[in-house]
Amino acid sequence: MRISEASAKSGLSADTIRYYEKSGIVPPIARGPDGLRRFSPENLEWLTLLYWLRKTGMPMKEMQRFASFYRQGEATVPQRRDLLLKHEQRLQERRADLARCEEVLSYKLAAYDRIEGNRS
Amino acid sequence: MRISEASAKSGLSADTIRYYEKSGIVPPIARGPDGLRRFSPENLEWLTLLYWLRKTGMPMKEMQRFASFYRQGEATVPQRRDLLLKHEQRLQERRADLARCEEVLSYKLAAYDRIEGNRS
DNA sequence: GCCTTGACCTGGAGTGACTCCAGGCCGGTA
DNA sequence: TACCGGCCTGGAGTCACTCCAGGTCAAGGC
Repeated sequence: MRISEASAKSGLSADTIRYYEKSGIVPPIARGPDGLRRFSPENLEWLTLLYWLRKTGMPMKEMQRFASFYRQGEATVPQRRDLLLKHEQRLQERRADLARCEEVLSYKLAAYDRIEGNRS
Repeated sequence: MRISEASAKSGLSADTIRYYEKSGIVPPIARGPDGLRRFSPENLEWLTLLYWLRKTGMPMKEMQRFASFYRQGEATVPQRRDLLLKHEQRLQERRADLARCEEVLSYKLAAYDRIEGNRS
C-alpha cells in the first residue's frame, strides 16, 4: 500500500511517517518502480504500534531504542518487553494525572455554579 | 512568596511561569522593592490550575482565552465553564487513548511471552 | 498528442511549548 | 571585601512535528 493508505490506517500523518523513516524509527520503506514508498502489512503494524506509543507519551528517544532493538532481532525481546512495561507504568501515571485534573475541574465547576446561583 | 516557592507549589518550572507571564496566560505578577516577583495565594491557585490543564493537554491558545475571560470578571463565568467542560471531554478522550494503548501493549507483551516460551 | 489533475517526492523553513544559558543585579554571610 | 545564591532579562536551542515550494510521474479527458 502507499503512504496515504498507511497514514489512514495507522493514524500517523504522511509527513510524520516520512519524518519517522528519516529518524530511523521506521525501517527504510521499500520503493516501487515509480520511486514511491510501498508499505507491507508488517510496516503498517509497526506504524500503528508507534502511533499508540507516541500518542500516550513515549518520547522519540525511547522509540528509537525500541526500534534499534527490533532491528537486532528476537534476541532483544527481553529489552523490548522492558521498554513496554516501562510504558505501561507511564500509562498508570497519566491515568492518575487525568483523575487529579478531574478533581480540580469539578472543584472549579462547583465554584462557578455557586457564583451563577448567587447571581440569578 | 517568590518564584521558587511558587514553582515548587504549583508544579510549573520557574522558566515556565515567566514564560506564561510573558504570554499573558498569567497576569503580571506584583514585584517587591527588590524588583523580584511576589506571588499571592490567588496567583498560586491560578498557576496550579494552569499546571493541571496543561499537563492534561489543554493547548496554550485555549488557556489564553480562558485567562482573558478570567480578566474580564464574573460576567464570563459561563464561557469559562464551557471551556472547562470541553476540557473534561478531552480527559475522556485521553482515557480512551490510554485504554486502547493498554490493549495494544498487552497484545504485544503476550506475543513476546510466546516467543520467549518457545526459546526456553 | 498534449494538458491537467492528483498523489507522491525532497529539502528546508516554521510552530508550539517549553528549556537552557550568558551576563548582570542584589542582599546576606565569612 | 569577596563571594554566594536566588532572581532578573533577552535570546538561543530543543523536540516532535507540520507546512510549503518546487519537482516527478501516471492516468484520464479532449
